[in-house]
Amino acid sequence: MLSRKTKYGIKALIYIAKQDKLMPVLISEISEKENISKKFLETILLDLKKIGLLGSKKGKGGGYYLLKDPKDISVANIIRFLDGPIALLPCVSLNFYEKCVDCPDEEACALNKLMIQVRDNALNVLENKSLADLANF
Amino acid sequence: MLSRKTKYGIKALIYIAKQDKLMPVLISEISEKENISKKFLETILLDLKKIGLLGSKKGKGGGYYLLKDPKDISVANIIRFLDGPIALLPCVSLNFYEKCVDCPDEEACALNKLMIQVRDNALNVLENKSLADLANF
DNA sequence: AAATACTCTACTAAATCGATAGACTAATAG
DNA sequence: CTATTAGTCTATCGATTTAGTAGAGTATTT
Repeated sequence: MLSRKTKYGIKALIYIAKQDKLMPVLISEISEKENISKKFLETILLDLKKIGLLGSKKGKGGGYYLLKDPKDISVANIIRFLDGPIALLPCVSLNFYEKCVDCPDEEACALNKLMIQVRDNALNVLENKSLADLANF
Repeated sequence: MLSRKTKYGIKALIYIAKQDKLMPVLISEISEKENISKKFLETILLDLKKIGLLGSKKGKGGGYYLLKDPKDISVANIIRFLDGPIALLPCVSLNFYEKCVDCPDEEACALNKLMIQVRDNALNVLENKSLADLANF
C-alpha cells in the first residue's frame, strides 16, 4: 500500500497542476480542499520542493508552483520519491535494487521471475501516466 | 514491498510443494535450505497453519505438509493472508476495502481509477500463478 | 522414558507512520 | 520601516509494525 504521505503528495500535485492561473497555490488552500492536515502537508510539499518538482514563494501572493511541465512528471516517479520502490521485492527493483540476503541465486529464484512480471505490469501503468493526465481527468 | 515474513512464507510453501514424498517437512530443514531464521519461520508456518494451508505433525517423523493441492493455492492469496492488501490504496482493495478518509467521491477521484488499473494488472499475474507453477519452475 | 519436533507466551530493539508544536525567516503592502 | 502573510526549520510524539529471540510446554514416536 502507498503511505498517506504519498497519496497526499500526489493529490497536492494534481491540485496544483489543475490551476490554470500562474499564481502560486497556498498550502492552506490545498489542505482545505483536499482534506489533508495542513502541518503534515507542509512537510510533504517541502519534500517535493527538495526533489525539484515544486518551487515556492514566501509572503503575500506566495505558495507552491510546479517547476516542470505536468506532462513530464510520471506518477511512477512521484511514488518513487515519496514512497520508495514500486517493486514488491528489493531484488527486483530498478531504482532501489538490493540483493535478497537469503537468496543465493536470483536466476534460479521463481519468486524473482514472478515479481519482475508484477513490477513490469505496474510500471506499464504508472510510468505512462503523467500528472497532466490526472489533472485533466 | 512485501514483508520478509511474506517472502519467507511463500518460499517455505514452495519448498514444501516441491517435496514429492508424502513425508512432512521439518522447520529446521526449510530454515537451513532457504536461509531463514528458524524461530522466525516457526511463527510464519504457524500462521500458514491457522489459515488452513498447512497441517502439522509433532514428534519424530513430524513436520509441516500442504493441506491443499498446490494448483489451488494462488500467490495472490498467500500474499493477502500474510501481508494484507495487494492494492496500493484501501479504496481500491477487493478484499480489504476501506473508504479513504480524505476522499468524498471515489467516482470523481483520478487516483482511484489509476490504482484500479494497477491492481488489476498485479492481480492478473498473482491470481493466475499457483504454488504448483512456482514449485515446478 | 527418552528423544523428537511442533506450540505457545512473552518480550524486544529498531524503524516507520502520521502527525503536531512552535519558533523563525523571507517577501510584500502600505 | 513595520505589519502581515506564508513558507521553513527543528524537534518531538504516540502508535504500530517489523523482524526477530528466549524459553517453557505439549504431543508423538520409538
